[in-house]
Amino acid sequence: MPSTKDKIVQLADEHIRKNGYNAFSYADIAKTLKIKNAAVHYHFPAKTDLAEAVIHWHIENFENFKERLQEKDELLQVKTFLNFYNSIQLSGKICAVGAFATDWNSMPASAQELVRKFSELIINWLTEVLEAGKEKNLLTFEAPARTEALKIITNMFAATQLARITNSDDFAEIKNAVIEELTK
Amino acid sequence: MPSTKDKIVQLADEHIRKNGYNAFSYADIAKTLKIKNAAVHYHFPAKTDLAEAVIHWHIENFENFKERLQEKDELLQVKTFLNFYNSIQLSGKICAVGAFATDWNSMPASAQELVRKFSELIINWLTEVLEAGKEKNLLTFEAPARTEALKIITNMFAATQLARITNSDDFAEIKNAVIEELTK
DNA sequence: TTGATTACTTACCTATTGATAAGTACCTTT
DNA sequence: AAAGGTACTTATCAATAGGTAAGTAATCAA
Repeated sequence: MPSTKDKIVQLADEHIRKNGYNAFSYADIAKTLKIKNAAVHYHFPAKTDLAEAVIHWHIENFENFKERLQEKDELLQVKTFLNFYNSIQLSGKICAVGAFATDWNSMPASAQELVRKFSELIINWLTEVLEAGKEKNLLTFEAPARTEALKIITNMFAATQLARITNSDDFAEIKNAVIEELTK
Repeated sequence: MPSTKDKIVQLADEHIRKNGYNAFSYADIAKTLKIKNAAVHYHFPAKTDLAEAVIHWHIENFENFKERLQEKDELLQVKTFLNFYNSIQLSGKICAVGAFATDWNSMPASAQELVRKFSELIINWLTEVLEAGKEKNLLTFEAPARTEALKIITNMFAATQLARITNSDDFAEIKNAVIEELTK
């Protein structure tokens, strides 16, 4: 079973992606875990330390995600990537990058650097997948691969946010259109 | 010159789109305007009243935007729309919808309803412009007009957020790709 | 000229925020 | 058995949050 420290990171991540970085407090986490406020500070002295741990967790998670998909063909890789965002949307969360982007100016440089690293990780991965997929004639697109990656990523980022608001099947609509365009 | 009330709304909008809804306080606004905290409460009793005023302002603004563009051809309308987001990005802000989406769960239903109305306003407008543009052979795209509108809007929403992080010319890249795709 | 209305200020309040210092109970290691 | 580390709790704090009640100065309408 997970350590208290891990549970704190998990809970913080959920809070950040459901309510935003500035909308959650140590008290929220302490209450849920039935520990005291100071216990959370024991593991993460400052709130930004907790934020950094959350981003670290996302980076590790994405590295695993990459590795797991390594052997699959590029179309499946992209589809899995899109499905990942689909599950984010279904759980009422938004993408971590989007959550931190909104609260960007209340984050210290060290945390910003990590978010930047995480974003580049995603962008670079998708760029490479698209490039390889095009070479094998599995995927079609006309813009440079990085630009195409940016388009798809921004589609997913904002779609999870928009889905919260419009409350319709806009997300699925966007997702399907992305796949259709890449395979036409 | 603008009334204190208008100035408060303007400042709140800037704060919300630069730092997020939960990251600004009445004290911030009072300090900048050199009035007292209670004076802000006089105009907007609760923080959500201020949030609602901000969204109202955006709705009115967009209605004016629509009207001003009414006579222009559809390609120019879309280009102006994209340039609008370009200026948002340049000023270090993000789209209002994105800002409120992140803090969605800390907003009362009345404010959520307004954000929803604002979002639909944008989506419906762009859908109609795309449809008309296609009919006149000014614009090309394959998905249904609303889906294409959603794709472009999510591109713009998230691009302003991503631009904050990657700090590169990703925004311009995305914007140009959108136009190129619509005109090829 | 009085009375109301508008746009504030002064003065306060309670709750919560992120944070710290000091203590405690329980393992380990030596 | 002693010493040290780990994972907490207890107790406390200053700062800030959003918010209110009561007062005031200026304008305006009857």
